[in-house]
Amino acid sequence: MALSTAAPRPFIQQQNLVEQVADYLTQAIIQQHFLPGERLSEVQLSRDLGVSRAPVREAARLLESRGLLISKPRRGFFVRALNAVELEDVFDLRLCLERHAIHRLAERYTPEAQRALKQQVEVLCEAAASNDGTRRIEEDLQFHRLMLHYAGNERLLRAFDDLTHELRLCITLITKTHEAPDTIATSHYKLLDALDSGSAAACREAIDYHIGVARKFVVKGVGETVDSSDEG
Amino acid sequence: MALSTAAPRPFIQQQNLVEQVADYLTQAIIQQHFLPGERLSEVQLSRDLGVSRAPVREAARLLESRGLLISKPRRGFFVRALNAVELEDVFDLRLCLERHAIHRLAERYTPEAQRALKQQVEVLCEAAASNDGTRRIEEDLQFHRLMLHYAGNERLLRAFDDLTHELRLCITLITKTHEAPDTIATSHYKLLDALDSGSAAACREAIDYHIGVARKFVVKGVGETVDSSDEG
DNA sequence: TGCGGTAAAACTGTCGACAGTCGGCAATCG
DNA sequence: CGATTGCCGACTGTCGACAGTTTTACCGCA
Repeated sequence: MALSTAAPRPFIQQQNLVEQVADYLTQAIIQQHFLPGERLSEVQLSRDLGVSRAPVREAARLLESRGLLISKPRRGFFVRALNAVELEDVFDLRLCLERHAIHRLAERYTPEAQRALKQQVEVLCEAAASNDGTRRIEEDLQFHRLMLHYAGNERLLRAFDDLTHELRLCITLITKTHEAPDTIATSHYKLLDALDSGSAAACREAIDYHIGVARKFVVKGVGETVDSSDEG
Repeated sequence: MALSTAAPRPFIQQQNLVEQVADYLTQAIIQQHFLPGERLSEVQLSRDLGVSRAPVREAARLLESRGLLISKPRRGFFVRALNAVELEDVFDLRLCLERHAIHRLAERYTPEAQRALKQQVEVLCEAAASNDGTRRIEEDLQFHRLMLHYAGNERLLRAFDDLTHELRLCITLITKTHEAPDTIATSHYKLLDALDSGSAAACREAIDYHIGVARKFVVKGVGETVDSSDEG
């Protein structure tokens, strides 16, 4: 309520069916009600959701642009299956974006940003202590989203949001291999300390370490699972 | 039977109307047949193209995800109008991506990549000497796309492609304020030299200068034009 | 002449339907 | 018994139509 500058969380106005269907599909995919590689039938979804095929198709197109679905001509939509290489690429791009963001943020670190980030870390720590793995991930991503937000580049933030959509593809996987609560806390406080110091080198070191740890955890998790989803 | 490994794309599959409509719309927007901020009527487009509204809607959604169109609920689709700030953001993100890309590329600079980039610079120089402004821009972007490609991160390349779609929004503007042919040539050869040197610092300096010059030209061009298209 | 209100026109969101196509299954042939 | 071919079902791509909403045009009134 206190923040008036911008809507940090991506708000969605549930007016049209397309967005409702898109939200439903997103949640279903994230919660693995639809398994990676699974084919989605438009008519089936239409019947289940009680709508016609048009909104379903448009929502599927939307999710395709977000990297959650893949469409094959005349075959329909399939749930995207990220392999280890693609996940490495995702984390590499995330590192690229966040390095840039934290550098920009250090240059324009306002008390407001500092306060918001600090508050979010506290929320994150509380979430990290809970057993809700999904909430831990979401609050973690929300912290990073705030960093990108206060970096002052809307387009950069959009690129990050696009990326997190794909990250959520393996959110159940991440929840299993996520770090310990105290590790999460200290890791994020290091980012705040680096920002407080105003040193570009410290910021870069902090974010590199931070993303590196996350990458290692997730990629390790992917390697452990049977990843026989080969694409053509 | 000899080669069973790769059958990438035997022939065309350009059958679905959505892609055809999307291509048509993209070209029409780039060539400014539809002006920034202009409203696109679905029925009008359907009539003009001789198709129904469904493919038009899906194509419009696609272009919306690429940042060429903006949809307003119950209002329809509008051609995106980039203001100066948004364009600055685009170039800032481009700098972010290309810095990362050239750094990765320097680490894995193969003779094949070197050859391909060199050849593309020659193509670019040829195009720069011509009067076809659009071709100059496209060959320029193609060079950078090659850099991103050989950087070995598919996701990074996709982020760059997303960005170039928006860059093409003001392609006619860029053609007017583009640099002189010899400047383009030397500027790109500097990138090649930096890559040949293998020095990360040299690469960063080269790409920073390169993008910086492009940014200055384009943003200056936007500033000169009367940009009174304010969005709500 | 300017303004407000109302009604018509146009448009988007959504729907059900039809046709062409793809995948799987079974019958047939070697 | 295995491979091939024709057929059938299911599904996607596309279409025209209807309902609700927004825009616009018109008309009466000050």
